[in-house]
Amino acid sequence: MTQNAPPYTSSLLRLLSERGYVHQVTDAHGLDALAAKQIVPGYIGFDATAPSLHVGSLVQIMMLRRLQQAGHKPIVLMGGGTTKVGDPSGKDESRKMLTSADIAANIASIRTVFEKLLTFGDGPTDAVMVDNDTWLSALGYVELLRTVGPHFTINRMMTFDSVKLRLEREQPLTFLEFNYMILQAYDFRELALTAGCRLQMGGSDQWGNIVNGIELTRRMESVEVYGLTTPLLTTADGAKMGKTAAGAVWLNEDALPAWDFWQYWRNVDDRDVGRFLRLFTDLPLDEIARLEALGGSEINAAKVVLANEVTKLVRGAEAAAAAEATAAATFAGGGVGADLPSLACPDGSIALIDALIGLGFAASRGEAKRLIAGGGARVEGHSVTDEAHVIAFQGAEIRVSSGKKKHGVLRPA
RNA sequence: GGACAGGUGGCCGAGUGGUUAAAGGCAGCAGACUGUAAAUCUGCCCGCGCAAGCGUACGCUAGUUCGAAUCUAGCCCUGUCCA
Repeated sequence: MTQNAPPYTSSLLRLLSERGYVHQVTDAHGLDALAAKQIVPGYIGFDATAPSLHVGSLVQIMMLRRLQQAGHKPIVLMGGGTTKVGDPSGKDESRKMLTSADIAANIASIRTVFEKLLTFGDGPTDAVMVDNDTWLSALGYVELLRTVGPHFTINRMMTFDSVKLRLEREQPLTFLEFNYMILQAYDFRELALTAGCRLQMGGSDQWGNIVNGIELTRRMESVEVYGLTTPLLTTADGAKMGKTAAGAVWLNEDALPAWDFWQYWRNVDDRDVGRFLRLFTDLPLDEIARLEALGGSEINAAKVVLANEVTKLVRGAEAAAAAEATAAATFAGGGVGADLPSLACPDGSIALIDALIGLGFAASRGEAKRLIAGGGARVEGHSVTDEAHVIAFQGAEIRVSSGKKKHGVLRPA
């Protein structure tokens, strides 16, 4: 639930708060006043560990979009430098060291998504993308200690939740992690100095880092800067956003086809529809209120709107339209849509098992058989329980499905 | 460097010589019910095989044994404490 909105005067804070982006602000009224009288350059940091960001980062990206919509300047900070060190917090994953080339390629790939959602350029409110590697790798350790070190007291660092939590739980906190917050703080100070940046935003887990940056900037440069965090975004059933059977919901087209991306939004929990519409689409609030109020099965219309709008923003209007058309044809009409995964079969017949594997519905023959045995495999919408079933076809496309939601097409080669 | 604890399937977590492809939970997939939702109930959930079965798997390596996730030794890694 969003808290009752304070009476903000700036369009920025009004926009952010009424759309549900605001969790905590360091100095809401100070920021409000600043945003009302000048262009506020604000930044959010992103990881460069993979060639694509996923849905979990979309709130942050959208927040930069809102910043720009409200007439301010978004700065996309890519963590090229911090990625080199390797973020130690995700300790479940074996941290493979990325080469500089990998990181550069990742950043280039991620940038394509930002270009859809933000307007880049040289103008006063145009977005820019920077890489903290630029300044971090130029920094010597001793120099870092001398510049930044005096402004951090261990006493204070110990009071941060991220640190406290680890200590209380007797979980290890490495020295590297302890330094990580210093590097993050340094980013803010650097951007404040070189780009006039006055605001850092991020997920609620970044609160401590953001506050550190604010503190450091004030101490070193005597500049007042602000921080704002979004609520931790989970789906209504409590899971972290962005996971599906196939893995993460990636924002880049080459990491996840538009059809699957669209389906992700089409299938969100009823309870999430309004919240997601506010966060992830540009629809006017009264329109969203109307959609959100739909009851029973009518809420499905709102989900289609959600899927269309988000896909349009992230993947383009064409992809959204194609996905919707495919959905209409596939689910309502019982036919096939152009966007479905397809498999070309050379000689006019194929074993059902192979078709399921070829379409990516089963990872192994055993899995395909289990699917068939469980009644989940369908040909032309009819459940087939014979494991040895062979599909023969002449000329026409044949629809093969796994369950009621995952559909694919067989095409004669 | 020393003492202790521990490393089990995507995750958590039982299992201390055969009955263990490994309890249970979570996640996932499918079926029923629905609205391409949620909740609930049911089935499935290492690979190959129509099947009998075969292969692979309990940190790594080498042993003991008819037989090891379970015992022994060495090594690697993680945690706690001491130096």
